[in-house]
Amino acid sequence: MSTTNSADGDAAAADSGRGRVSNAGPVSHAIFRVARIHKLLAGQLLREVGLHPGQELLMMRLWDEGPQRQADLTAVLDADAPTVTRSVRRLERAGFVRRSPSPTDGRVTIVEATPASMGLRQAVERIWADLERMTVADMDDGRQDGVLRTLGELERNLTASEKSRADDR
Amino acid sequence: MSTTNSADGDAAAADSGRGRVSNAGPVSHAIFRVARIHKLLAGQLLREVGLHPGQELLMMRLWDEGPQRQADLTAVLDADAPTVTRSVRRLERAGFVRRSPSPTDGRVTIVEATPASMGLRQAVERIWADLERMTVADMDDGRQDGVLRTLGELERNLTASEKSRADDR
DNA sequence: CCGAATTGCTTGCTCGAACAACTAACTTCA
DNA sequence: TGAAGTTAGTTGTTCGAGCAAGCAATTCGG
Repeated sequence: MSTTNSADGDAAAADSGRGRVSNAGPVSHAIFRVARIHKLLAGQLLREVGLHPGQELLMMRLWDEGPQRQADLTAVLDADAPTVTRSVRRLERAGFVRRSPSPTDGRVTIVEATPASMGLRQAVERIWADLERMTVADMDDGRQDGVLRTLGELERNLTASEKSRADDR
Repeated sequence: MSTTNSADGDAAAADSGRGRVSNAGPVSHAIFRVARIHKLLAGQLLREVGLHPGQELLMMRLWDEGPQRQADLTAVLDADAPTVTRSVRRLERAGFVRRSPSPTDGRVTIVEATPASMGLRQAVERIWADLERMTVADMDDGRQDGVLRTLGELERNLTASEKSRADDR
């Protein structure tokens, strides 16, 4: 909403001193940059507890929901199966996760957080809160809501396109 | 089946049909998801011309600005030096780019788009236009402006946090 | 002028992520 | 029951991206 005024000339509102590659796909480009720096920041914060960006989502899910099938993790994280396989293996190697075969279905592996990982939980939750605070900074609740709506709209647009492409195939 | 299957009818799928991991850091999470699908879509489109997401930015810069130092590419793409090194090497191997040492400064390599790459230019520009269209879908100009402003704000917030962290060090 | 930063680029390592292809373990159904 | 199909998980490969080192050319300061 706001001013619907596009005459601000300086369309590159995000002139945070970063370079711009022409002005091709302004929104796409902005998504690109926001995503990159967001992930970078998450990575910097998570590194302090020995996790890599992405792994924290998996751990949080395990902490919240308890032991579950790897396929559930794949679905809920909306990740590729191979990504989850390897991520879980690394977390296992790091001692944060334990895997066991399902007694009822020979195909599935059950993944669960180890007691050792519990010490991380508080730290990771603090990090996520910090990251969120840095992301929204001084936006008030209404603004945050608007941002969420905007991101949701982008996601819906992209999902629709991706889906129609997939159907083509 | 049945047995201890995780409650299948869970309400997790609530929102956009995608999984949600609790509601930790809603905005962060939304950024995460938008970024992922955006990159996925870009990758699907670019794959048709033999590029990987990220490489197109480099090529577009070369097409727009002509031969330039690798360090300039690094700065303008806001990428890591190693990333650019390897990306340029792959593009060189693919025949889209040529490298030559600077005659005036023994440290620098000049990168330029090859004539062969020119055939890609139209295709890549079409792809970016398509991607942008898919991203914004049916938003009117005012809305797009608002989205850009929002993303710019997020980027500024994140950049500020990242910067202050860097200063700490 | 010469030793000390700085700059430009590269290699080594790790990780998330995507696609492809494959195995093993269920399900379905004719 | 048994062949066909589906589901779960794995490995192989490629790529962007990050950090850490390291090397060589150039610039800076005493």
